[in-house]
Amino acid sequence: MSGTVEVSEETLTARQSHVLDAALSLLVEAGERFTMTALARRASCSKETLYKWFGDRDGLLTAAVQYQAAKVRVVPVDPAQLDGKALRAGLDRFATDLLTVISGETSVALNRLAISHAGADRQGLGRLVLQNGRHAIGRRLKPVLEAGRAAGLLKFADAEAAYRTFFGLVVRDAQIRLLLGDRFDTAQATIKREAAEAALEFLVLYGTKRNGSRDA
Amino acid sequence: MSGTVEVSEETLTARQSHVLDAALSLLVEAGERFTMTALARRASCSKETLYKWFGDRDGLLTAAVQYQAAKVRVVPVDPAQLDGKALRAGLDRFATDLLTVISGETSVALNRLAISHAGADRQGLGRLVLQNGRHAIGRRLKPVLEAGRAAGLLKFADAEAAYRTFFGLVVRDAQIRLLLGDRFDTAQATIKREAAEAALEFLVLYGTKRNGSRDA
DNA sequence: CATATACAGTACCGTACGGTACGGTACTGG
DNA sequence: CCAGTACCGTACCGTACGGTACTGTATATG
Repeated sequence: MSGTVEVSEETLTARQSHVLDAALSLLVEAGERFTMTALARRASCSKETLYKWFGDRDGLLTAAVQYQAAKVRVVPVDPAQLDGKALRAGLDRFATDLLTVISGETSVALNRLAISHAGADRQGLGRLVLQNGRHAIGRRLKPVLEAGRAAGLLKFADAEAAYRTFFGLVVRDAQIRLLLGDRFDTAQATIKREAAEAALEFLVLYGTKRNGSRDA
Repeated sequence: MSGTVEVSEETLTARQSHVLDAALSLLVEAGERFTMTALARRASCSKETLYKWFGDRDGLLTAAVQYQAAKVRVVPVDPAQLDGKALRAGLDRFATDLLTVISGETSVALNRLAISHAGADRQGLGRLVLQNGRHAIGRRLKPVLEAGRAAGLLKFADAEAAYRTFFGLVVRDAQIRLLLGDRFDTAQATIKREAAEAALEFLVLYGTKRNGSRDA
């Protein structure tokens, strides 16, 4: 292997970041018709440079996914002293973040790309997307869930299973519909409302007596 | 337009059905690398015949999706007199069917295909898949939900919203993980167990006092 | 100034694939 | 026996795209 750029923090020059930004925007616009020539034209660079930096098409796409993942670092919720109100607010925040990311056009484009690749036996991108999407959120949410359990606010056996249910309650059919091209309301206000509903439902299922799960 | 076969019931000859079966199996195996030449070879027919019957590549893929959809007709649940036990059994059945279909390799391949198309502005396949997957199940489930409400077993304002929650509880992250190439346990026993859990959770959220929502 | 590096721009190559054309074969109806 | 139809198999065409090579230019370094 040669010339494959590592996308960990500041190993990218400004020029390379610009190229990856162009790649992401082109991916959003052109989707499946993303082409190396089109990217070179959009980013005003030569194809030869692209191949020198990223090795091949897959290397470039992988770098673009990692680059995007590095951009959506979110502030974590501190699992320190947790009362019912803070737990509910935290779940609310996680649900909102999850829905917001999922309904972003960049996320949709990248998931489509990774899914196409998974259909051709090259599931490296799929793993990457899963790792930086669903699993990344799970890694941040589970400590919160466990803190909630330690504080006697939540009741569950397996944090992973609890997270899967949380994911289902929040995302429902939104992601698959977006991926399939269905257009529906993704305004921030709607997301806020649905996220709050999902958090409440999660508390009904997994909360103990003394949490804020009184319905409105 | 010319030569575009209608895939409604018995308008297909045995030969054409055989071709579509070959198309589905090839789609499952080759995924993105599905090719008209490969299909012609596998189905032992000429490309010219494929184009005469189905118009073009998209027409053939559309016919394949419709053909598959026509194959998975499932027996409906009668919304007639419904007690708590029957409702729970019905939800159980729907959840099991949904998970079983979603985790089938044909469904995965077809969803991947439709998602790829949606990324290229051709969302006809996406609509079709949505219509025959998620929406078809919704159309069959909603009467059951409404019958449950009429019998005082369920409580909800909007059947569509209730269905979305049901969908989320049942599917959770399973579909997106499968689409992205993640391998995990999809044995029928596991599906049965998770479907039962989901049905129970749905009853906790939407059931009234006098249903079978006592947890084990 | 000489040399090297980095890159844009572009021409080019090989190949894969959608779609078409055509020759050959089997079967059907008159 | 002949005409028509339906079809297979395969050769073929045009094009799009991944990847490479080459040329020209700007900047840096000694």
